[in-house]
Amino acid sequence: MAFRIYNTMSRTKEELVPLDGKHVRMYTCGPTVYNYAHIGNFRAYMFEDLLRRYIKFCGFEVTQVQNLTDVDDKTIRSSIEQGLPLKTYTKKYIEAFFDDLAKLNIEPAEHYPAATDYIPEMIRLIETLFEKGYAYKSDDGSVYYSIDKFAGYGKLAHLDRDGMQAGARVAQDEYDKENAADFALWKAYVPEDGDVFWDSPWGRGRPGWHIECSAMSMKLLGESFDIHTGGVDNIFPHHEDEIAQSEGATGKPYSTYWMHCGYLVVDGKKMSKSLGNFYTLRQILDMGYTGREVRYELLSSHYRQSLNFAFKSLDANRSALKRLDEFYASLAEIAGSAEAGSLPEWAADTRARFTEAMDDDMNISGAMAALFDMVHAGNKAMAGKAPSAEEAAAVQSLWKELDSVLGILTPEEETISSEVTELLEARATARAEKNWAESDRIRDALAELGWTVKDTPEGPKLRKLQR
RNA sequence: GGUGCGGUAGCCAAGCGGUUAGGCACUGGAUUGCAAAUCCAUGAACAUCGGUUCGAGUCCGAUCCGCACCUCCA
Repeated sequence: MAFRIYNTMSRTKEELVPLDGKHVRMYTCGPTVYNYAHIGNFRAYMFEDLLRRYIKFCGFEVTQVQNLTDVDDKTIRSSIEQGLPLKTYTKKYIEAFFDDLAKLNIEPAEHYPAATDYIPEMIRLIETLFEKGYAYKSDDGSVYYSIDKFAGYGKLAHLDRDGMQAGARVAQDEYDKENAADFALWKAYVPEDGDVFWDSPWGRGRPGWHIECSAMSMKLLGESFDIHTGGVDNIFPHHEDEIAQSEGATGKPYSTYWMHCGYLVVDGKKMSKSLGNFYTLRQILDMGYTGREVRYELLSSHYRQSLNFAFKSLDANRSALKRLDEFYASLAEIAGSAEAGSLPEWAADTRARFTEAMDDDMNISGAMAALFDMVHAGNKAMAGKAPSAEEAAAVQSLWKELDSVLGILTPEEETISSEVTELLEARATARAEKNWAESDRIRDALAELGWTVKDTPEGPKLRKLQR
């Protein structure tokens, strides 16, 4: 009955109880807009989309914030390489990001703050951290956070500070930090930054990465809010550092729940350009796959599981979606414009099974099984004694309700051209004359145009071919 | 070294103490002019070795294998 989610902080499933009654406030780490996002990124955004949709399905109101990191090493470096002002450079990728979200049928968040629009808030937050003794300035003008001052440091990642081994990626020459693990709140200006800098009480520079999320989340959602999400790789250091900054500054709990999705891997390996297994969404769409098929792929594995991306799966998804579309089309034919009545027996427990699975930390596999079981039972029913129009309409409305969570059940719009209609009529004539050769030729011609025709006892029916 | 996540039928993927998960693919049949769709039928599984239990993919222990993270990657 209650929605239970896995909280990385406690490492257990907990019931979602918002701080503010029926209103859930969530912060979802967004993209760094220096390039087109890859499908691994979208795995995270898909998980967040499913989460917000299901929260709404449960009857909560949602306010979601997703940040756009438009200033960091990569955006600065690439914009300078291309001789473009930072804002001009990032604008292109911000627009591409929104296009991609739309392709995947991801619902827009309520707020998309860009880091460069919140510099004053970040500076104020750093000032507070100075006042409370968490921040210190180094010789080069950068400002760091002293993790030794924050007792709770490591509570999210469950890192034992003594066990933290200096990894290969820790620059050995950062001698001006008090502790090698301290992280930058403000980075002093260096010539490589070009004209990207802001004035601050500590001199010219730019914000560190982590401070952006602390400042923007608390500005838009309040000092304490409900859910904070990201990929597992964000647990440490990013989210750990956000907690240190935010709770250090306010003395209040930051986010109640922390949710992290697993990695998307390709061929069992983390995507990387050097392995040649790196794909942007656009590349995949250019290969002829639809956003809907990709959505299905990203959706249909449990979010905390690592997801092995394979084109073979996309092909399988096409068949599965076709089955769903086929069912829904049959349903629509029976329903006509009837008012929804009561559900037929074969659909009666679907919603409960779906909800029960989703309530359990979004067990999407169980939810999909409930859906497919209904499709099977419904097909069986329709093959025999058909449901009434009112019953079919009731299933339609259930279908739409489930799709408010899944976002994959509504087929793309089909408009039939006059050319197709004429071919269909010509074929009907040929069939009446038992001219099978001509009939088959026309069927092939229709396939060329992207339509498959099925001969049923009620006459020929058209279905849009995928791709 | 530390911290996580995994290894389930041809492929993907739930279940985590006791009656068929589900999807894709495959096989036989019904239906069809042939198809398509659909239905019916059929098969196939829990990495290895021990242990607990009336009963274990499901709990415990050991082993093997894979992946990821350990300072700015979702």
